[in-house]
Amino acid sequence: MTGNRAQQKEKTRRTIIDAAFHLLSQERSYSSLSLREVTREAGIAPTSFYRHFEDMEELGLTLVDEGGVALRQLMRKARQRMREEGSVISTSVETFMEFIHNSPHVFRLLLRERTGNSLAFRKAVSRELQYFVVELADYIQQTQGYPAEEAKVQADAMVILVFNAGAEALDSKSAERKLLTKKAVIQLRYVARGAEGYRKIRKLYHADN
Amino acid sequence: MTGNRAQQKEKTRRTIIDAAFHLLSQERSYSSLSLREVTREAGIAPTSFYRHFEDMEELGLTLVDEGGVALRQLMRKARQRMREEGSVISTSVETFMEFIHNSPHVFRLLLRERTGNSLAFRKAVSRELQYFVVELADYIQQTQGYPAEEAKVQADAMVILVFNAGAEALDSKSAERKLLTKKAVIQLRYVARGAEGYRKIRKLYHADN
DNA sequence: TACTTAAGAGTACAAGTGTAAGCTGAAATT
DNA sequence: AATTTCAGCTTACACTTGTACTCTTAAGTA
Repeated sequence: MTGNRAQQKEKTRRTIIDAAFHLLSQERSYSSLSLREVTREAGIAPTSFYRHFEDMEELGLTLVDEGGVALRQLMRKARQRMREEGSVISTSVETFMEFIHNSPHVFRLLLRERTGNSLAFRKAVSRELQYFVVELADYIQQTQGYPAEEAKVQADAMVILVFNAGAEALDSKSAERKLLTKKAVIQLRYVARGAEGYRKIRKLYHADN
Repeated sequence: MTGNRAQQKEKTRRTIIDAAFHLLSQERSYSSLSLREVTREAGIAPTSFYRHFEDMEELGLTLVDEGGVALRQLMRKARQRMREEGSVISTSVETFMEFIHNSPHVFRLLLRERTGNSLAFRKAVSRELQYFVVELADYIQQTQGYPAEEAKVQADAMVILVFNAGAEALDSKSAERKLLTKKAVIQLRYVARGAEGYRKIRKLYHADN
């Protein structure tokens, strides 16, 4: 049967990816994984790894990509909820916190590699975060009518604050997570309201446009 | 001569610490350093390492401590400048950015280990950052008269934003660094003004206190 | 001066690493 | 049916790693 072989190969590839994800934990970052460990976990011979990836870096970037996809799916979900429930900030933060709770490996990967050794990794994660920033900036620009530049700065601050709250929430229990969520919501409101304040001032000075 | 031996030992200890700092770079995080690498760089035998530190973790925590000291010195400098120049936010951010520019290893160490593998490291860095948060919260509380809780949330947001701006600035050229400084300053102003907005609302509702 | 202490070096070893080279057998192609 | 392709395996090698053990030698002590 044609394609049977390719199918099997794809399956093994998935096994490797899943094995790598599975090995990530509180005390194991991706950069601390060895090729042999991953293949051991995947149940294949060390040298077979090379049939699927050039090296560990390539596998790692694949993981980051997959993490990014998961994150963007999440964003879609948040948008949907926003339409249903109204409150933009709190639904966004809550959705994000749920994600971290449900897929800690994925978030941890992005979190660690964002400031990790490899430039390629840092760039990849930074790119994923930029998706958020741009999308949020668009939203702010359209619904609140901010100029693009201002909306971007505002969105950037918000994404950083949520991401950091997520990082803190990673290793904490449900009660503490709720507190962190609350804190993040307040912080985002500060940013939103602060930006608004500056917009009003500007309007006062340039009342003609 | 009494104390000569201890003196020599201290000197070697310093050599080890300096060697470790020296090995940190864009592509080498502390957790990726081996004991042998450090001793090689320090010019001592691998096994001599144990005369000074229990293991690599102990050395690492020492580095984090030293980084913290440097950071607190910086804070003192910022306070001094604030008195001279007035503008709290922009002087703070600028001082911080100068620090990152002048001691990138130290900042990189804190940045990476903040989200690293070792819980001990994460806690140590988090503690260093809390010094900033608490001190800044005190300042806000005293000069602007916010309640402690609110000042803390505000300070927390500000420290996160500055720290993240620093992270971005680490690998960037002077021109880009200026832009990042500007962005961070705006973001902090958003937070400050946003917090103020909420305080006014609260006062409106609880006009009796 | 004789004795003790301890920093630092040297040797050695088991355990892990990445990856080159070559083999096997089933799937795909001719 | 004969041939080619290629995913996965085995073996092998040259390294690096942390650290236990032992020795040396100069400083400190009695």
